[in-house]
Amino acid sequence: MDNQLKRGLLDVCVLAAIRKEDSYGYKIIKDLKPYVELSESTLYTILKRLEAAKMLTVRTAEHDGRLRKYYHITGQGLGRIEEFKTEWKAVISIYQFVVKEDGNE
Amino acid sequence: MDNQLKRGLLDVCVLAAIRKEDSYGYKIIKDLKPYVELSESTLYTILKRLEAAKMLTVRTAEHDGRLRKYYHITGQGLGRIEEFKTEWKAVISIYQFVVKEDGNE
DNA sequence: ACGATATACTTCGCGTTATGATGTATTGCG
DNA sequence: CGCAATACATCATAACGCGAAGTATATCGT
Repeated sequence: MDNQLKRGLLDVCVLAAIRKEDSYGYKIIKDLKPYVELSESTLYTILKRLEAAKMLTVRTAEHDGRLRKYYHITGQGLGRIEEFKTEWKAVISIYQFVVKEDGNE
Repeated sequence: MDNQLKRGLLDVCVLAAIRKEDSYGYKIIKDLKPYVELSESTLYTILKRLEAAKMLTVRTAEHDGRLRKYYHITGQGLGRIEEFKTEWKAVISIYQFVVKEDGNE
């Protein structure tokens, strides 16, 4: 998938991945894999960004003697998803502009 | 509209804007305005990029004593639009992942 | 006649972002 | 014991959108 198309989708994908229940880095990557691939460096960058924006909170917990950082979505995070749904209407209208009248759809 | 969401959309929007007939900078911005706003600096950057990628060709012509650069889409440019349509299927599946099961759609 | 606005294109620098490379550390399997 | 998987972190890089500023001409109102 095109590199650029991902942008604007990734943040909201990560939020969606932790929406139902708290999750952690490695699991998020695996859960998102069917939809979108992202590297570890990309994910941890996104998580930091979302944390700074208060869209999620972090909690460190031990699991099998290993530390895990569990991420929990906040109200603002949920709000971001709602906002995304609104923006999506504009995206659809752009899509329709691009595919219309091209003579071979 | 979110800055990041535009990426991956803008290139293909510009190609779509010159698809039916050759166009020039100012007109492209006006034609795209109902769908997506972009500044002149953004557009001319994109046009240069698309030209370098051979997705369009440029021709300078005089109009009312002023110079205009007319952009013409190439086969590769049209191919990019087709590619975009394919990528769109992945985008839709991402969108559905994001909006599903959020308890308040 | 003159200033404002629209047309038209260009360049520079900045901030945001995705990613590969690299590193650290533990668990579990063959 | 070695190797893959789990788990998180940092750094440098390149791409990209955009505001700001500049240049130049046409048009329109007063």
